[in-house]
Amino acid sequence: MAGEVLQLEQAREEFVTQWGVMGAQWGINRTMAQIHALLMTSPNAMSTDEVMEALKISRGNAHTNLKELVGWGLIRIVIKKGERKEFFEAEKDVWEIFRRVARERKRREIDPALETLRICKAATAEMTSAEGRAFHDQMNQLEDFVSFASKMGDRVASMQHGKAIKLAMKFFG
Amino acid sequence: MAGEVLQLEQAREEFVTQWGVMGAQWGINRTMAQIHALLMTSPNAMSTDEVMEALKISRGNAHTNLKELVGWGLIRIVIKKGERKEFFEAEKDVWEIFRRVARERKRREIDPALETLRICKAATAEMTSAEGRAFHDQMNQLEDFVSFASKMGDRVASMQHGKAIKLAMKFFG
DNA sequence: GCAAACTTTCAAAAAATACTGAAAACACAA
DNA sequence: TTGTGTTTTCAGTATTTTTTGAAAGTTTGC
Repeated sequence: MAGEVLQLEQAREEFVTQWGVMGAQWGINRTMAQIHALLMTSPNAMSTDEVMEALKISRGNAHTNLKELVGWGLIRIVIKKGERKEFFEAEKDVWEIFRRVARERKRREIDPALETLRICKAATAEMTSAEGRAFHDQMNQLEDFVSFASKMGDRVASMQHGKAIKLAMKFFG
Repeated sequence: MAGEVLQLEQAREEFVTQWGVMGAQWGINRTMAQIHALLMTSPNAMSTDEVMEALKISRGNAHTNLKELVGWGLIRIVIKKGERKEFFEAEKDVWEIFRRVARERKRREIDPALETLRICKAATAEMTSAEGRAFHDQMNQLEDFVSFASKMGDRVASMQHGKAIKLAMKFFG
């Protein structure tokens, strides 16, 4: 098992890099995704300085993104006895990660979109022209769909892992 | 019904603007989302020049994003008799829009992520250290989850609208 | 109180991304 | 084949986003 430590380090680096790329595609800042990947695969909680060192980033950058991750509920602050600085540790359960991302994206993206759709719908509710009615109808369909998806998301996100698995089985069965 | 035309125009503009903001948050370029919103709410197919005029954007920008939308399968090219230029018209059915976005994101984002997870998993499969095994296990859990979600997506996206509604009812019931 | 250890903020710089406009390529009709 | 209408490309520019690094702020122990 000579090079095992090295090999592990490489695999982890690959994972951190790719998770960063993925995050960027999903509209999440690359560094934030990388820190998340780093902490998800860290055997122990890390300090800001350790994160800075591991990813070769500045203090400000590390700080901002760590706090952002805390805001998403994807990592938490850990205080070690006898240490003055904060350490951070990631939620590792994938189902829990999924639930938190889902909840946050709903709050930030789905809900405002719904609001817009409602406004556009209301503004054209009384229209009599064919074009006006077509627009109103389109808004209506979109709103129905998005609000349905939103409820669906709530429902899934509030499930326990075991329950979700069961449901999924039913779905495929 | 004096100001109806004006009011409709305003509602539509609001929708186009907000859809653009939304798209940007989802990692889709703002202009692309705006063109999509514009065409979704257009009573008829539009030419590149009409899109340029409506959104006050350059030809290059309009062209690139129109083609990108065609690539996503969200709009299609329409040829009108007696006209030499291309017109574009959007898919308006929300379920169909959802299916196409889902398929495309899966192809572009989920599949490559899975590939990375598999690589990282394989690279650490034989490790004996606690850290190595913990990492491998984490990759495994992630891969299970993502590939499950991916299959789930396939399944939903291949359903007919009616079938999906039925399933959803069962889900909520 | 002061000093050390640590966190937070933010203006400026760098990097990434999107957009423009004009030129080149293409397609078709005369 | 030449001219006209149209699409495509792309170098340069503008905008947006991210990152840095240093200063300001906070907390704690003595």
